[in-house]
Amino acid sequence: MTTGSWREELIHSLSQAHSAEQVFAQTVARVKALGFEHCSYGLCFAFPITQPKVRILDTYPAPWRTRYREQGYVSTDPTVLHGMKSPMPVVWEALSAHNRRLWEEARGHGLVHGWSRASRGELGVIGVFSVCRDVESISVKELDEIEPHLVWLSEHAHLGISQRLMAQAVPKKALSAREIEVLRWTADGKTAAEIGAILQLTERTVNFHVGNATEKLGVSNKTAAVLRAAMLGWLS
Amino acid sequence: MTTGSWREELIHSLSQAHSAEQVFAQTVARVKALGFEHCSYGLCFAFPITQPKVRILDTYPAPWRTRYREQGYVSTDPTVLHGMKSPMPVVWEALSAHNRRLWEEARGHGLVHGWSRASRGELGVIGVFSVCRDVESISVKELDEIEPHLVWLSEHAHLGISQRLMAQAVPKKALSAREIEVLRWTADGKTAAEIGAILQLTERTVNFHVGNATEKLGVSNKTAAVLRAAMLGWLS
DNA sequence: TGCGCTACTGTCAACTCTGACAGTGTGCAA
DNA sequence: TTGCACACTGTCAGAGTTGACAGTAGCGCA
Repeated sequence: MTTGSWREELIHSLSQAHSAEQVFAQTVARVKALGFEHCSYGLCFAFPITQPKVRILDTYPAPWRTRYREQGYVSTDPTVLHGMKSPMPVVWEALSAHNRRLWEEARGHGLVHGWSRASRGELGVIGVFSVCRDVESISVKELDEIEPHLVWLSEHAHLGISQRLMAQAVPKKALSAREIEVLRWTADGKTAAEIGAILQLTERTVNFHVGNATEKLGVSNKTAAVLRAAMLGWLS
Repeated sequence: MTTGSWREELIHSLSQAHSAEQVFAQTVARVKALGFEHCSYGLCFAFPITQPKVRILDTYPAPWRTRYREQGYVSTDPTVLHGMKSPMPVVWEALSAHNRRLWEEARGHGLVHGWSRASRGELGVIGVFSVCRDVESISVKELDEIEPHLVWLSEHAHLGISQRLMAQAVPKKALSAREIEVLRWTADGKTAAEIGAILQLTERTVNFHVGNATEKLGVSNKTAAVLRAAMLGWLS
């Protein structure tokens, strides 16, 4: 690739990456070119709902990384909390009022001036992308220049990383067209008998399809099946 | 606002907008500054699942707009289909192989060289943002310069417009902490009896909370309630 | 042609949810 | 202190789901 286009080169190298770590490494290189020392990408995976899983990739100093994990900071980190609510970018300064202790500690590790943004994907996945540096705060003028690039980058990093990490969570078998149709009506709160009337099927047959879908999705009942299928984007 | 920052000015004017149309108008101004004649934003709203609603805002010539609606092009439009699958930007040329008839007709109305990108939000909302122009194709070099800006803009337009259009779809009453807790376990496929054991409640009480949540969410049963709550982001 | 996948239907028992009745107690805010 | 929202429990009938049995039929592919 010698197109001279940073975009095409980056897209190409991201698509070539075999692992999430490789995607992250490519991302880090670009982050440095944009003027930041550190970068992190935290992925919050919604299933199971009652026990969401978290995976973090970052370039932070090891002591901070350990501290962050051991203290369970992920559940009180203002950048994460903001990201759960909104996909809008934030400069860390704007969040400094929340959880001062965490900010002070981070500062002690050279994580001072930062910027974060969350992306949403399928399966209720949320990825929080952050960049930061020690000296020189992020000016409005600088944001004018680089924020669009950071947003672009965060989207690409998110897609590249989340797809690779989520691959295992996608059911092996796809749902049949009929199963999807039945689940769609089920998602709207229709009973098997009602769906039977709509689709000209026996109530029995509707339940049969729901049962098969439930099994394929690896869940224990209709409710979980509909949610899973919807989160996978299989009902739209 | 006389900060001289295009970003702050735009964010400010978007936040001041009272209606989705005003947000769109602000967006169009920025699109023109980035070198495009036309702009469109199509919002696909997932509820009810079996009858998704579509709302389109655009600057296209009226004849094309009418044609598009009457022919139901929204369900075959390659930019929309791409957007349903991926949040990655596309240049229209890359999609020219699909649905040639639509592209030819669009060309006849001056919609020739375009770029699209989809954003996802809560409630299964997908917003497809497109910009286009008549003459001068979009070069790789131009994309290097403006694509990040277009991505940034599409995200902001999406948030501003979708929030305003969706406001009515958000239930009036919030769920109580207990209701959310019960729904979360339900989402993982647990039965009322199991949840009772987990939360130290009677099966009866679990069903009571589910019933109240179902009513607040304006749906007809547990399955629809869980899906709705999850799509609203109320379970995470 | 046979295999596998999908769609479809049947019965039946056990389990689960829904919605109606009715009631207690707590805490907060006007 | 009155009222309201919330959490909680009870019974009961009827509606709905789940999972096991068992079976027919069509389609595409090797």
